[in-house]
Amino acid sequence: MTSAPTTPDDAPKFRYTGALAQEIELRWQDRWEADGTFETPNPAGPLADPERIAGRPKIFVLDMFPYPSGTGLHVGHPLGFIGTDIYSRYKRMTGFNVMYTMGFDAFGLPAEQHAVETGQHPAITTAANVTNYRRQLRRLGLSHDARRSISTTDPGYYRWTQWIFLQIFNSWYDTEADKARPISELVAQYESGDRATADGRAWGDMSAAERNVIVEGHRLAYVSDAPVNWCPGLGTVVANEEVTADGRSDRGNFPVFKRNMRQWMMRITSYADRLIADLDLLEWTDAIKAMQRNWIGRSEGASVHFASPAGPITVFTTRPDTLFGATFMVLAPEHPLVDRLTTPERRDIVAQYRHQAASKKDIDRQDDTREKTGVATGSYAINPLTGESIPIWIADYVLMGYGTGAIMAVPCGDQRDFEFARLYGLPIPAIQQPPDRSLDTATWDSAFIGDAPFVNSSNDSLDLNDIDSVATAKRLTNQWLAANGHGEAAITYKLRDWLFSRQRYWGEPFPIVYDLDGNPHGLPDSELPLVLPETDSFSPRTFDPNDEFSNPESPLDRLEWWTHVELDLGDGPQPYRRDTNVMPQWAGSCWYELRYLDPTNEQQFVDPEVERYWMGPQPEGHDGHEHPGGVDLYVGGVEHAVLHLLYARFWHKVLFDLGHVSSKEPYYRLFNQGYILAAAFKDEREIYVDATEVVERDGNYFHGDLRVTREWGKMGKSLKNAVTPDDICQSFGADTLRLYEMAMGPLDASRPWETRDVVGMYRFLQRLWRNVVDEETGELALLDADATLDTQRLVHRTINGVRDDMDALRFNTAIAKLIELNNQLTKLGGCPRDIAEPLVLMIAPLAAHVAEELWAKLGHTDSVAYQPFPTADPALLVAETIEYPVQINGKVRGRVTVAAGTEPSGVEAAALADDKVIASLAGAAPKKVIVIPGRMVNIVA
RNA sequence: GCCCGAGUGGCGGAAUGGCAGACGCGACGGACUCAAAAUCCGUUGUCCGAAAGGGCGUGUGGGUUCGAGUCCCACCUCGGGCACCA
Repeated sequence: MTSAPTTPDDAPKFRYTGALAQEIELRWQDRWEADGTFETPNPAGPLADPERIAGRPKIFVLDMFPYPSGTGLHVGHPLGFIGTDIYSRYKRMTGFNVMYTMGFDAFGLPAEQHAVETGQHPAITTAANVTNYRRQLRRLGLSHDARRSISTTDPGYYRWTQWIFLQIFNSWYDTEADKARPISELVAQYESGDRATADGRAWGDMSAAERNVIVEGHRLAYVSDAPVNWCPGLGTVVANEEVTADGRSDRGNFPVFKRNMRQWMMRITSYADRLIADLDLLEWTDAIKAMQRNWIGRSEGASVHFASPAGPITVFTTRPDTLFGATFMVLAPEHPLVDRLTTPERRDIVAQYRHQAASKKDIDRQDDTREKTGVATGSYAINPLTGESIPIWIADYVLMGYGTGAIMAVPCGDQRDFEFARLYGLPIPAIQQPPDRSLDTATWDSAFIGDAPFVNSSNDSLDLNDIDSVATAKRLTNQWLAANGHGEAAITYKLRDWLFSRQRYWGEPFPIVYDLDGNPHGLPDSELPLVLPETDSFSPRTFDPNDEFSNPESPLDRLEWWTHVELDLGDGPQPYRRDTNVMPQWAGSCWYELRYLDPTNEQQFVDPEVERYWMGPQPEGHDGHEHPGGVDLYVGGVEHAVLHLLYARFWHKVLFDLGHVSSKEPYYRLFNQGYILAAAFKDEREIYVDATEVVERDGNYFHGDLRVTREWGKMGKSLKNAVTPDDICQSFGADTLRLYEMAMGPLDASRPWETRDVVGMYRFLQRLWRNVVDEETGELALLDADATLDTQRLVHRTINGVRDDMDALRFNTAIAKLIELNNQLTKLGGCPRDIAEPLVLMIAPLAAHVAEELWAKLGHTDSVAYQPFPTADPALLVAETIEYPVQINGKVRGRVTVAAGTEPSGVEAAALADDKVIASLAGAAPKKVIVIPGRMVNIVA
């Protein structure tokens, strides 16, 4: 199915076939490598070449780097890579110094799993996979600077991942300065008394242990008890996605328990507001920005304290203005105060409900239409505004993980509370007078949410009645709450701190040791990199799958020789124990773009001068917007819209606050490429069959004699529909593959792969080749004349259009314009000699190899890579005559051709004089004639 | 449910509010060939018509406009994200 059209034995010797394309491509790839064609100069350091930088603007083009899997690339993977390559090549030809390379995100679970299964060390399989990926990417002709390629698993790389971790560990967030600062400055503030301690005691009066608690409590990377999914059967903590609906592990089907565990956390929540606010600086799509805002989930409201028999219960509400209507309170079943609030006679029913809620939680989560359930605790709280006793219930629609795990229920103003009150016969007093509704809520069929005058909303010191603005009522209520000690304005986020440790082997070891008292200490720089120790047992220790209270033991725990060390951290040699967790796979991808800039620097993670040059704020950004610095174009899949892009922004902001980088944001302009989908076929047993063996007959699909059904999905092994770039390169050449992937549609749209269609781009290159080269001799064969004015005009219109398309990443329409030009040349019987160079230069970013070959045939010895991209002559962009379509009442009825520059009155006269127009008007007098200069004429009859 | 996107020929897709369907695939016809493949030339939205020509056409219904695939309102369908978020 992937084979090229067969080439007959008697075909011209120099026809552009798959075989010739391959020969050309491999030759030029070797040449580029030998000449270092795509090596990008830095302003300083070992890769410096000031001469090649002078006078050239810079641009940093970045792909989301891949995880090098064992199965290699399929044609869906390089869609974005081809796009960035074309853009990079175009930018080089328009005078830019282009940063463009590729690294590998090579730590992670699949390599570890593979190692567990095969016994082969993940370092070995990873190295083999990286080698294979590099080979496949090179075969596509990507113009990477290979010297800058890194793998997150190189000790020379993760040394700096560990260093950045220590920067974060040694920092705290100063909420007044609104930035991270070194923890030593916090200690200095406490020591000098500039900063008061929580209990007002002098720093010097505290014990070392007490001071430690305060310092550890401020670090941006800290150890804490965090709720995790503990899977004793696997011996690891698993992510939410890896837990099935019935609370078992995806892998192995073992029970998973929610419990607290000591874990490394990152205080990303300190940056929540800046992560939202700085989205405004970025050229990202609104969709991605919305996803990030959504994920951070900021809500403004108030904390309100309700007195209860178990002490104050704090709730978070976005509608403090409705507090007069709070007639009951609901706690999450897991809320820690539930035991103390439950009265003896309610004990059994509450226990039963809590048990129920705990066991079926995850399945029912999916079901938002389900009826509300809940039980009363038997206790009452006091509504601080009304002084009334209100019952305290528990219900599973209140979540422990959001806000405070408790809500005040305002049934007239919240739909869930409304339904709950209806169900359990709780009172629903109206506190607003909605338009078109009576105050008798028995007549309501839903809660009322919106602006409307408040009623029944006053006490001795607060009167909201007749206020018709929610915002005003909120403000007044918040003031009252604060003044009376019942609460304060508050902001809540959905974003949680980032759980940063994994009980696994194939990751970056933490550069942390613990002293005998269990206090963590960062390793000094001289101890970095802390190399991942060699071992041949990669699996974490597993436990009885049902032993909920077992404790994780990572593979590193077993390496006694490694975990116990003696170090001098300033007070003489002392025994320490190493941290045995590793970092999550996200860590390495949080800063890789910075290492590309200065990949071999052993003194710093990046030379500040080099960093400023590539990442610093720019005078002008995309489309004339402000450019706050960062990568100029970042291309990758939308699947990283939240986690990677949020974590990387967070790390970058810490580095910015500490003065290590010059840009506030790592990725200025983000472009999400679409996916390549592919047909997958299932037989009657619902089992996928090899897509390459399926044939279509009369709109039905058959695998052998069996009828199969078609569906569309991401390309991959599991759907048995993967097509490899190696096959396509072999059959048609990489240039055809590049063109096909780009011509399929806009880069940001997903589209189905059709091997059948690839031949279209192959034919295009074949015709292009034939227009310039004699297929029999392989010699240059241009028309023996210069282009006519008409052809010149077409060429210059094409130049103009292709430039616009390239700038806007519209490679599909750029290709269409080039095909159109080439088709015109085919009609002429070949390429006029003065058109050949612009033609080859325009095709060069797209079909890089064939362009190099043709460029050489045109007599040039230099690579086409740095030749100036053609510039359109404005004089040739305007035509001598213009054909105007003439519409009558919006329908085209005729055409007139007039000289360019004819005044509208002249165009109108010509239109009204046209035979067809006269016939169509049939004597009717035009009421109005609209002439759009250069466009068209519309006659209103 | 909420938040983003998108609906155009047989298929992938083009179209600063100004000639809908560029370009490619497929299909059909022709050239070359003993024949086929490859290659080349031509036709190809749909309906009526021998043709000239005409009617209808961008998910549905309304609106703005001289003019709407494009802008506005309502709805339908599909894709993505979040979801009992207080």
